[in-house]
Amino acid sequence: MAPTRHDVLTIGQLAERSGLAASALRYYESLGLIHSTRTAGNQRRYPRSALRRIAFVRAAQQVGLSLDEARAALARLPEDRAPSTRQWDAVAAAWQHRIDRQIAELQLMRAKLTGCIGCGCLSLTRCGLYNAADRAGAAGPGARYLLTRDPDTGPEPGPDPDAES
Amino acid sequence: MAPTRHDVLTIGQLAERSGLAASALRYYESLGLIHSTRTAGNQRRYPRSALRRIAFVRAAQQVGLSLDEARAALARLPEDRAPSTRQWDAVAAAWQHRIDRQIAELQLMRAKLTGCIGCGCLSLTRCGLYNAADRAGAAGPGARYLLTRDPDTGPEPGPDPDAES
DNA sequence: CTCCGACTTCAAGCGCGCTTGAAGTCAAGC
DNA sequence: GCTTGACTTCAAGCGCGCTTGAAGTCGGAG
Repeated sequence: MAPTRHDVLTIGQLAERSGLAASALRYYESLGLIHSTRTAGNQRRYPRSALRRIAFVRAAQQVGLSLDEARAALARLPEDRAPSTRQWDAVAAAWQHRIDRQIAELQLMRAKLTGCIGCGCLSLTRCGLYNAADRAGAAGPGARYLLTRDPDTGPEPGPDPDAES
Repeated sequence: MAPTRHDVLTIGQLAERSGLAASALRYYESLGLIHSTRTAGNQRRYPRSALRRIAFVRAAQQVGLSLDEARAALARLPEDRAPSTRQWDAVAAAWQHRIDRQIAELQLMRAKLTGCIGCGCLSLTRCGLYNAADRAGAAGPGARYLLTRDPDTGPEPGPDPDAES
């Protein structure tokens, strides 16, 4: 097994083991997410740690980070070794907050859906779903969904702005 | 208030009330998400029900649907009236399943992160996070994360494939 | 030696969800 | 009448995360 050393990987091997296309790996490398050395013939050779970095990036994506954010997070971990418990703690804690927020948002959405089953309306001024999609998002975070009469609605001349066609 | 009837909206009014840019509304209309009539001067006039449809679309996006999927879902609801409880039930039930799956995935991710805090490793063969990002996703849904030795690892010659640099 | 497949670079393209810009029209106020 | 601003269409552009294609090189087998 002379030249096929198992401590470095060709891009093809890395692609197979990571489940990513070779083109994606080159793209990741161009973004600085992973790094390689070159052979005499200019071919990439990846350290096995690239697998860990890729795993990290994919996990980051699942948490909702962009590749650029992943790169930033990755920069705070050691290049070629597994992170220490301390280092990992910091990252994991940040991610957990993200995940918790995402879960909370989904649960809120779920609750609003359930409410809408009850009212069956998507009513302009009363329905949580409506207001969520309307301007609540643009107005920043926080639980202001309930009973948020939107500003435009105030000076409305008609009897009930909710009385649609 | 002669020509400014409040039962139809100009694109500017709809933009302001929906929080979307006028260009986005034209885009939505080009996709068939909303519909308008035209004035004698070829300007769009939207029924108030467009607001509900937009709300629906934005909610659909939050649930993770593409605009095309939103259009498909929207096609199953009445064009100009609020949906009946039955109709809304069907949609809401489908969305709830989606949301529940998303929540479950996030919670799984969260659990794996917590596990990694314990092990601090991102170990190649043992770490759930690693395997999650590795091939578990490509292998379809289901809880196969734990103890999934990946196939490539089997015939490995070295002592421990996890022993990186 | 040839052959072949895996590799190289670089530019361009794609899909999604829009935005931007150019060039023109409409409609209300003065 | 003129000005102004909101509207119109159409094509092109953008940001992200890649993929595809062309044209060329490397490297191991026969």
